[in-house]
Amino acid sequence: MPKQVNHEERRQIIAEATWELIMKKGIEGTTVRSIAEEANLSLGSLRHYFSSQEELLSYSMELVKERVTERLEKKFAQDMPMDELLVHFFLEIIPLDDQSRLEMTVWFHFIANVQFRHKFEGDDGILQALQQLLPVLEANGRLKPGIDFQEEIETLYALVDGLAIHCLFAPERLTKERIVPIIVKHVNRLLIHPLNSSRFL
Amino acid sequence: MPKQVNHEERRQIIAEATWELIMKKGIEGTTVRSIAEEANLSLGSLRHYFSSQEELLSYSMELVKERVTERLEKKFAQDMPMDELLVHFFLEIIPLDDQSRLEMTVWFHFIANVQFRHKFEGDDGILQALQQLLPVLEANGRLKPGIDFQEEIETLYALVDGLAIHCLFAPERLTKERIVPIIVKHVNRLLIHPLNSSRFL
DNA sequence: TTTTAATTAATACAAACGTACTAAATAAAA
DNA sequence: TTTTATTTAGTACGTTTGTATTAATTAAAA
Repeated sequence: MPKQVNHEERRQIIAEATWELIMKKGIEGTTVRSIAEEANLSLGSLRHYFSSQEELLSYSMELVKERVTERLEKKFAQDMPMDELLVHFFLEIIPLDDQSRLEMTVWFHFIANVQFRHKFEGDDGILQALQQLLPVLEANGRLKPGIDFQEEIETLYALVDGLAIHCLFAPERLTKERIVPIIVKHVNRLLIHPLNSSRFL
Repeated sequence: MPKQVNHEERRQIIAEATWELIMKKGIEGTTVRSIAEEANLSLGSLRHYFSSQEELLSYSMELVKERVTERLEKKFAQDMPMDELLVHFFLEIIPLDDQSRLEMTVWFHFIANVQFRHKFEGDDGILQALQQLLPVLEANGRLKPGIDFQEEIETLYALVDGLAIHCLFAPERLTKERIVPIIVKHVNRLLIHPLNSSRFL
C-alpha cells in the first residue's frame, strides 16, 4: 500500500497557504504555482488534491466561510445573558485580531472576484442569527416595547458590517476602544437594562 | 497638421469602457485587449493614450473617485436646510440607481485589487464631510445637547457604508423604502426637530 | 525483502497576457 | 494638391498562465 496522507487535512493546509498568498499578493498573485510554492508542494502534487484552480479557490473560500461560522457559533454556545451575548456576537464579527483580519480580508477578495467565476449567493448567516436573537431577547423581557424588529435588525447589521469594513481598512482609527462604546450605545437603545461598555474592553 | 482628437475626452471614454468591463467580467477580465475591444479601439491605438495597463487602471480608478466626489459635492451645493441636506448626502452615498451602482461596484473591485499594485491610501472624503457638517448643524442650533461628535460621526459613517454595501449585494432586500426610514430615524436621534421619512422617498 | 498503488517531482504545451515595433491611414495646414 | 505630424492598425515577441503527461519516489502490505 502507498504512503498514506490525510487528504482532507492536506487540502486545508493548501487552502490556508492560499489565504496567506491572498493577503500578501492579492488574488492576482494566487497562481497555482505560487500556491504550490507557498505550501511547499510541487505543481503535480498540488494537482493531486485539486484538479483545477477553480476547485482550489472554491474550496479555499468555502473553508473561510466555515471557519468564520464556526467561530460565531462558538460565541453563541457561551453561557451568558442574551443582551451581553449580542454585543459579544457583534464584536466577533469585527476583525480586531490577526486571525479575523485574515479571514475578512480573504473573504473580501473572494466575493469581489469569485462572483464572476461562479454565481455568488449571498450568505447572510449574520442576518439569520439576528433574526433569531431579537425574538429571544424580547421573550426574556429585555427589550423596550414598540421596537420595529425588521428595521432594527437591518440597522444593527449595517452598523456592524460598516464598522467591520472600516476597521479592516483603517484599523489605526477604529480601535476596539472606539468600537465597543459605539456598539454598546446602539444596543442599549433597545434594552431595558443598559449594558456598560467597560465590560467588553 | 494631423487629425486632432481630444486626448482627455478619449481617455475618459476608455476609462468608462474599463468600468463596463469590470462590471461584466471583473478585474480579471479587464485585459488591455478586452478594454480596447470594448472601446472599439485597436491595441496600438489604446497604447497611445495609456502607455501601460497600470496607468490605465490607475486613471480609471481616479476617474471613479472624481465622479463620485463630483456627485457628492453637487449635493452639498444645493440650497436646503442642513439637517435635510445631511440625509440627502447619505442617500447619495448609497447605490440606489444604476450609475451609483456602477461606480460603487467598480470602486469595490479597485480597492480590492489595486492595493497590491500601488500603496492604497484611504480616501475618507465622507468622513471629512461629516466632520464639517456636524459643527455647522450645531452652530445652527439643530443638534440636541451632549452629543459625542467623534462617536456619532463614526457611527453614522459606519451605518451608511454598511447600508451601501448591503444595498450593493442585496438590492432586492435593501430597497430605498427600507433604507430611508433607517437613516432618518438615526439622524433624528441627533436633531431637535425630527425629520419625516416621507420627504425623502 | 519484495511488491504495489498512492504520492511526488519534473517537464511539456497551448493559450493568453503585457508590451514593443512598424507600416498605413488620417486630416489639418501650406 | 501636396505636405506633415498625429493617430491608427496590424503583427510579433517574450512571459506567465492553467493544464496535461510521464517518470521517480514513497511507505504500507505481502
